[in-house]
Amino acid sequence: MTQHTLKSANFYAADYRAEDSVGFLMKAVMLSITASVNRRLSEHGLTYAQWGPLLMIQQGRAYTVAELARWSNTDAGAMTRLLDRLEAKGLLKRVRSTEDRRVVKVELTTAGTHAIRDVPAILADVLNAHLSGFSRAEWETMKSYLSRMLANGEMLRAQTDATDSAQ
Amino acid sequence: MTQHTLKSANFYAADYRAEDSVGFLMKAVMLSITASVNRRLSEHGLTYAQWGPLLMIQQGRAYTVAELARWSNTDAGAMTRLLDRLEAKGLLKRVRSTEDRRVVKVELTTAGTHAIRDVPAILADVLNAHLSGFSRAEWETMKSYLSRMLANGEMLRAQTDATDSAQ
DNA sequence: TGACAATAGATGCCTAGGCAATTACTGTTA
DNA sequence: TAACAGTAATTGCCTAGGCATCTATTGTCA
Repeated sequence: MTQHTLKSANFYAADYRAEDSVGFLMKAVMLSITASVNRRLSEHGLTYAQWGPLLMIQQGRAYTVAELARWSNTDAGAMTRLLDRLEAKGLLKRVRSTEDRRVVKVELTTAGTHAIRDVPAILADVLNAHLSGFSRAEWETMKSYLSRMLANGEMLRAQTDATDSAQ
Repeated sequence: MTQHTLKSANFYAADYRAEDSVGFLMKAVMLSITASVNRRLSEHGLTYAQWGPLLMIQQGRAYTVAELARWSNTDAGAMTRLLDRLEAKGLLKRVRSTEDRRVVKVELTTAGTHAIRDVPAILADVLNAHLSGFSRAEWETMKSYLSRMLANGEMLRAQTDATDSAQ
């Protein structure tokens, strides 16, 4: 079996200190973004975790629990309960599919459509504010770095899986 | 009052789509890092949220609930409960301070010292793997981008606070 | 057709964070 | 010293995610 691996970087060692870490910095940036979005969303009765599924439904990009879970990078169990809370708020309703009776289709109510309306603009605002002073080139570079890290992570987990199952 | 603000970037608008977003990408990268760290830590009986406080204590950089909460970017309530779980596992013990009886000092037990021993190397491994193919200059650029986003976020929240209290 | 694997969703049990009290203690000031 | 504001930790109530398990349903294949 040929493993296409890439040599790890050598930036960190056992004298690891949080404040030099890209992970630590990235977590802080994410917290800053979520805090700002949360503050703006709370006026609309939504939490940070809730706008994702609503937006996906509104944009017509996901309809079922499984699809929504995949987009939100979470599992079906967590999504079931998130949808419970949104349904209790009257923002969406579940409809059992007639073609495949295992599947539940999720639809926005009028209240749900109204609640999600301003969200894309809010997200855009918060991201733009966090990118103040960035040139378009820097923004593109940032995204490419993140994509590369993501690809490295997938490779890492693929290797670990292979090692795990090999022993 | 003079507000030193920086003009927001203009990369995102109301037609926001998740997959172009630095926020979406960053969340995915963080999930990849935490998943890899979690997998390695589980052999040591630790979760992702738990190594932070233990490491801070071990490195002699934080001793009280409040200090640990600040480092972990969380609040004292959450930290209290996290320490409850760690204490239940026998990894640390709480000692009421004699100088200031409001304060609880947290100390590692021998089991705690043992549990944290390999963690810095694991964190370094996972981060290095996610940075495969990065030059040192790219790594530095990445960190500077994140620092700038963090500073922008602080400025944004300072403005919002000012606006909130002004009305 | 009948057995079986695969899939979708839901549920129970755990860890975990945010926010608002509450309790205990300290420092300050009248 | 007595009242008071401020601080440290805890607790209750909420949302939220991960993992294992369960049920209902579908598709496949002997």
